Amino acid sequence: MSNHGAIQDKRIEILEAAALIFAGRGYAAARMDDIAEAAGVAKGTLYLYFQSKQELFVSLLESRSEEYVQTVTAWLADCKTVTECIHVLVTLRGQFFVKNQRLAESVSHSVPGFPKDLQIRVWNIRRGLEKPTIKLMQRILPENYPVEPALVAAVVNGAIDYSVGSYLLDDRRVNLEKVARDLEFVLGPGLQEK
Amino acid sequence: MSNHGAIQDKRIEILEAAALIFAGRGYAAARMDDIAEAAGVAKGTLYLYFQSKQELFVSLLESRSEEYVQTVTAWLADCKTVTECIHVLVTLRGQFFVKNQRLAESVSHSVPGFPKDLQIRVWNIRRGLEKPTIKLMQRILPENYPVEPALVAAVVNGAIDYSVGSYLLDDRRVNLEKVARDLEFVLGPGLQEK
Amino acid sequence: MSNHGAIQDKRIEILEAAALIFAGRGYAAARMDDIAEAAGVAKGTLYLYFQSKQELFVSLLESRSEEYVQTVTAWLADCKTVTECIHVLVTLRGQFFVKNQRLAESVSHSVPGFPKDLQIRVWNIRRGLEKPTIKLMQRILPENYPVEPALVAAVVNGAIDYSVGSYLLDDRRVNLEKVARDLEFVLGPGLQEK
Amino acid sequence: MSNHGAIQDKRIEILEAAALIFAGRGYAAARMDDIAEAAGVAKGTLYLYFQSKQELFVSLLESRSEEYVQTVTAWLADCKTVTECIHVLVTLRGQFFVKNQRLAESVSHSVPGFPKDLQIRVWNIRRGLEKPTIKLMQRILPENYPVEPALVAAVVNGAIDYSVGSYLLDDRRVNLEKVARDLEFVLGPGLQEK
DNA sequence: CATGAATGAGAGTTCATTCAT
DNA sequence: TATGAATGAACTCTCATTCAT
Repeated sequence: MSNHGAIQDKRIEILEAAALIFAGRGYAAARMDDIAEAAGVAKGTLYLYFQSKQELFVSLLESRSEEYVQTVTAWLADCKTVTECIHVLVTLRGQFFVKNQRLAESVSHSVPGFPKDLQIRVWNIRRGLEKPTIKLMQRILPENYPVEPALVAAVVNGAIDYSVGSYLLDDRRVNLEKVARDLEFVLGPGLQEK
Repeated sequence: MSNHGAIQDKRIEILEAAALIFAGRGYAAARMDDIAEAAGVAKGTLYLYFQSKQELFVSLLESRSEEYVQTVTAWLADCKTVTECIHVLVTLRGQFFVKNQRLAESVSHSVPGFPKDLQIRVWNIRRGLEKPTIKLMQRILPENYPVEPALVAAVVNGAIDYSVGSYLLDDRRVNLEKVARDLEFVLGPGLQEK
Repeated sequence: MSNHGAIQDKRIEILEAAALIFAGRGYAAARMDDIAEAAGVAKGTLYLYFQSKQELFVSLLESRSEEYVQTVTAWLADCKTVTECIHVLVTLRGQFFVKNQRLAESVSHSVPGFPKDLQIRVWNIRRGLEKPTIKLMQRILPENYPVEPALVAAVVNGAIDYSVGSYLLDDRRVNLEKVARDLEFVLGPGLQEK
Repeated sequence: MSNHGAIQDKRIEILEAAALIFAGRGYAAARMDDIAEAAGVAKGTLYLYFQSKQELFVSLLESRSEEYVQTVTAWLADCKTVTECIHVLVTLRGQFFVKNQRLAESVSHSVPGFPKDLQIRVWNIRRGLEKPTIKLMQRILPENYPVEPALVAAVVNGAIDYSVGSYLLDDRRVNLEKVARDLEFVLGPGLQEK
């Protein structure tokens, strides 16, 4: 029997610890020592599972976004009306944003200095986070809707993230139910079939 | 005659150089040596005008956002219809985003690890960037509009930034005219008086 | 088996190297690079054993003074007459002064600019170096001796250090035997029981 | 008429300011900016009067020790008995030590790294500070006194400095009268003619 | 697989000194 | 003489990475 499972377990433990540390202090201020301690392993062990601090960071982003994409894709498959869909999107993407706020921030701060291959992986992550929304727009918008689905998706995602962010900026607790209703009111009319 | 002007000039030269370097490599990867070289001054000179790298960074953010806020406030004062206003907002905020992409990403996020006083300055910058849009919404939305102006502003700003960002992410040239028309089409209906 | 011993060894090696460098150039002119090179370790290694240059310096003072205090305390316990005691004191304190001339000068003075906690440690070192002499004076001076033992100790220690220092100032080799005899002659009469 | 006097005045003002700063923070932590500000002149002006920070420091030591030497020489010329002489010495040298404690400390810390010519000047200062005491001992000790006057002087000076220092170490106010009486009691018997 | 002591390049910052005005 | 903005060498300290055990 292979110990593949055990290896995966430790990998995941490290990622969890890394999430904690990165979210707490941001990428630059996070030290590998701290991550190792939080994960309960020695510093050298980190390098058995990840090539570098940068690679660990990108891997974490990938793991979190994968999780999100899977969940949101599954939920969106079931929803019928535009209203319902916006509700699902706001709720799930909002949760993701709340949970990973600092990670998302760190991306823009730190990635510019990363090597090309990691930059591409980050690019794919960003793209991946947009995809479920784009697919949704392709499904619900009328054939002759004059705006590209990708741009509509950008509009909707931007609206969600900034709405949630406006709460977080003031350290107010986010009421996703209310945000969903508000966004339905603002965005709904522009997205409905005529 | 005082040399106040000359001092301001050099301060601005340094800020320009810093913008170049920070935008090119991100905050963490930017080295004070590089900024000094780009500004054509010695490293030590940077510290005559700014207390630290962090303070230089925040000062840069402040300078750029002030510029934006003044311009956009002036333009919005003159526009009448919702359509026109959205057009102005998209154009100016879009320009700002294109020009300061990397910096804007930094602004729209807190800067973990910075000392308290600088964090507050960043918080004020972020708040400041929202203000013109909020004021606009207070002006153009009907009395009984059921969503807070601040949240509508977040929606609109998010929509703009992400729309522009979706072009930049793919390294495509941004057509702000087109973005403006698209956003008017998507957001317009939800913002019109009933 | 623990590697406690090995760790202590390296700590001591670093202290020896630091003693060499500090004594050679004085605290301010001593560079951490030099100490590292003298100790045969990398610069970063110094910081595994000591928190800062200042802390390394104070630790060195502590280690040297501890050594001295233990030795002198043991020897003084056995001596009987005033003459004998002065002889022991001059010999041991003189040796200490010769060996640690530069350090001793530092010890006998506060270290302006150091953080509070390190200042306190230095203060304790200075106090510690006086203690054996004070205890001795308490033992050998008559009950009704009109001068405080602490001040008599200061007199004796000052006399010893300056006597030895007067040789070192001229780069003459110190003859501790002779210094002891001379000090017995000068100080003896004033310390004898009446 | 030459402006020699005015030049001397500014030189002295700078020395006074330097004394303040050096005494307050120690040599290494004292910055030329601070000295310039305290003296009420521009930084560059310091270099019109002194070649370097090191040279300024040594000049200050010289000026202070000259003052002391002149005063003590004058006073000692008049005193007759050993008791009286010790009293004068303790008072004047004690005052000097109290006033210049920090400067004296700084010497041992900083001078090791100074260039040769300044080291020699410091050496001369140290020697100069001993001279009045040595001359005194040559005068008052009997012809056949078996200890060199220079060493007796070292003993006496060490005793004075450490006695005063033992007060300062504890931040107690020094009572020079009492110290003088105590030292007369301890040192007197060994110095009297037989 | 796991460890953690050791490494050393590289960072931000300081400050004595200079020199054009 | 006097200035003070500018310099840049030199410093301490950090921390991602390695490798002998």
